[in-house]
Amino acid sequence: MKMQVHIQMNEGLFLRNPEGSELGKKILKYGVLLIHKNGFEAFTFKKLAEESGTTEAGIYRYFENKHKLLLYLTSWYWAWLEFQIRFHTNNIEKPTVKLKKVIKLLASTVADDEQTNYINESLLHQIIISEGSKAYLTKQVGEDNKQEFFKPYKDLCATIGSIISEYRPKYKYPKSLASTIVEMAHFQIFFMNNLPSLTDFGKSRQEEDVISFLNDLVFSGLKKG
Amino acid sequence: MKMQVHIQMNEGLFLRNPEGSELGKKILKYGVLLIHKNGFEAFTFKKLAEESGTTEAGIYRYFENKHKLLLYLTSWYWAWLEFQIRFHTNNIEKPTVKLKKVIKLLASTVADDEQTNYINESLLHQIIISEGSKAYLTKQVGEDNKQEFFKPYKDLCATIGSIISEYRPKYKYPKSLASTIVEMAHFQIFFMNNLPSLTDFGKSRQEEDVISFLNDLVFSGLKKG
DNA sequence: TAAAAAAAAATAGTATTACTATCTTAAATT
DNA sequence: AATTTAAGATAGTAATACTATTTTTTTTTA
Repeated sequence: MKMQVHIQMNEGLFLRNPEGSELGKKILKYGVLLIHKNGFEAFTFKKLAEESGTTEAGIYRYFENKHKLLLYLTSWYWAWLEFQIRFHTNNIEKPTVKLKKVIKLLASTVADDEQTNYINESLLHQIIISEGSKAYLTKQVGEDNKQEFFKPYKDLCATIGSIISEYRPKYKYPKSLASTIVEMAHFQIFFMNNLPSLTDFGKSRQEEDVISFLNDLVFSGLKKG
Repeated sequence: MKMQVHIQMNEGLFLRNPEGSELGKKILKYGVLLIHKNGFEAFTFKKLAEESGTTEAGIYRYFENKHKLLLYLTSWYWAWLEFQIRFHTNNIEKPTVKLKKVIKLLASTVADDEQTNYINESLLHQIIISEGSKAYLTKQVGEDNKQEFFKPYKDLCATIGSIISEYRPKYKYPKSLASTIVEMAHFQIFFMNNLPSLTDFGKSRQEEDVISFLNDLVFSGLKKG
């Protein structure tokens, strides 16, 4: 049995729902491929149009600009990851075990899960690592936030924050620790691969080391009191 | 007595040394002002030229492109901050006290120190918070790193990493913790001001809270073992 | 000091990007 | 079958990111 989990996207992110047509799905697919290949700065709608077999105007009917497409893809990823987390931590009692599972899911290479053939989750994970912060590090962050474009990201952090509070109710900074874990799961991987001297994983270059670091950070940091 | 601390910049960052002419200094000054005002994406050499009283080509004689200018400014900031840290932790014996001082310097609003009248350190600090990561979150990070453009940042993290090791020699992740502190000193401030639900400082919006969080993270995290 | 060389600055231009407006064709509705 | 409606292609524009060329200024040196 093949079950399809559908992610409900914020309608403000697109002009026309890309999931509703073949061209739309191609735009998502090649959007991921091209941003991954060229980086977000060098990514243009013209290149995307060529790959998707349409014209620039064809893309503009779906997305207002490339920033909206990035917001769409990052939102999609965070919502997808939150589902993964809920699924994999379901029926787990102990917050310790849950937290460890979350950290593992955050920092592990994603296996393309075949559920959505127009989005390659593995490439998208790598995009999140190197381009994800650019979704909010802008002058329009306030407006974008008003339109709830960061809701999936905030929801994910809230979920993780709750597990932290469950684990240690008196801890004063569950939300900040949650966002720290999420950001560092990505930044430490980026540093490990690109600026290794900023990490302690330069030789091995293993995700497991990043996971160990984050576990240590969380569980030593919360052990007392 | 007014002493001038000169920061030696990597020559690969510029085509012509901006500190060597009046126009060059204006470019740095208005570069900071405009990036702060409009954000890095909306910042163009044309606007910078108008403010600086020259033409686009005038700017191109100093910097190859705006990415190089961002690298210049971030490098300058990290080198400046490292000096501040060395100065303020000088003669402090205890690594605990040193670390706390470092965290405070990282997360505190910078007072424009008047030493360099062409660079507003306070605005530059804010630029680092919202644009700093864009200096390395690029496809060219490897090449830029080969040319040592991130040396000041890596040096700063190494300095902090050493203090951590001094404090707790057996700790396995001094470098990763150092880069985590540096990044989070900025990200938590950004989140506090723009996406407050990702932090526990939403109501107060005080840098002191970020400092407390980081102290807690470091000192509870390292207390045991 | 005048001519030559070098450096700095201004002018003009191009390719690409980001986006708009319009026109054509196809699909859906009445 | 006529009429909306929507989808898609074509053509165009303003701005951006550069480059190339020419002019002016400064410096060097004969």
